[in-house]
Amino acid sequence: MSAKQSMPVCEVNHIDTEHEQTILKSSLSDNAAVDAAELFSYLSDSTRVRLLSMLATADMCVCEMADILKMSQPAVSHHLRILRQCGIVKYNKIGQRAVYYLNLDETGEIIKKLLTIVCSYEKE
Amino acid sequence: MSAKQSMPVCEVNHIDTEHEQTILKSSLSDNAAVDAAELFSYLSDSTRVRLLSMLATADMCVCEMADILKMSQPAVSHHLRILRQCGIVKYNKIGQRAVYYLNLDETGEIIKKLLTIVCSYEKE
DNA sequence: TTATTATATAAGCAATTATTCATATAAGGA
DNA sequence: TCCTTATATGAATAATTGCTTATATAATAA
Repeated sequence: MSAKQSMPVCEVNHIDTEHEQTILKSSLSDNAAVDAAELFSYLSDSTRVRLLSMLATADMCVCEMADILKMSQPAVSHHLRILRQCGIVKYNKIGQRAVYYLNLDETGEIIKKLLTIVCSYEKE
Repeated sequence: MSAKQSMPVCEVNHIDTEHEQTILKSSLSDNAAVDAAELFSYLSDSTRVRLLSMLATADMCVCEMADILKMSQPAVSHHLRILRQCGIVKYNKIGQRAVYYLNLDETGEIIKKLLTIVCSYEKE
């Protein structure tokens, strides 16, 4: 919140190349923005938020999650796959069931990343 | 991380109504999950992340943002509208230009909400 | 006044994402 | 063995989202 420039820049021919370079350097790179957006997209669906919220309470198998959310089993499986692919959840096969649980190592990492991104808006 | 139950529940006829009620009570409501997902969806697009990152560095008009991101003016305007509707950004009309800036009051609120959601996975 | 610039917005299209339905696999039970 | 249950996954469809093109508005300059 310190050296923030509030001066608009379209003054001369609406492009000040030097100023734009400064902005580019002090803001997130394209790649970093894509990574950040991807991270947020895991949580941008209410079904996935509820699944994570439920798994924060108890480990559960797919049929119970489908039953609680009143959704079809394949729909729940698809969301779980997204959460599995980014490592937020894992499961143990117990008999016929897949008992899902929060991968606390990975959720810790992701929460750290989220905090880093979110807090980068506060500094500067 | 304390009273977390790791016992699966499909034991009897794969539905234990009482246990499901317990899960429902201790996890996010449907409405809260929709709100949380909506919050995350604002940040689930890399263009919006970059716009916010740029606005954290300097206030800017639309044409400069479009120029830096090498995107069309309407595309940038559309993203800014989403960020405007949820209150993360605002703008001042200065002559012909709309000079956008981070609405620090609202970003502060949103960051608080995000932290509350994210941290709710840690407690319990 | 007319022309130009900066912006917003609406309509249409493309791309992505969520959901359903159908099917495949794997574990248990009869 | 065959049947049932729990799950994953693929294909098709539905819904959502992002971008383009075209147009409208408002401010300014000529």
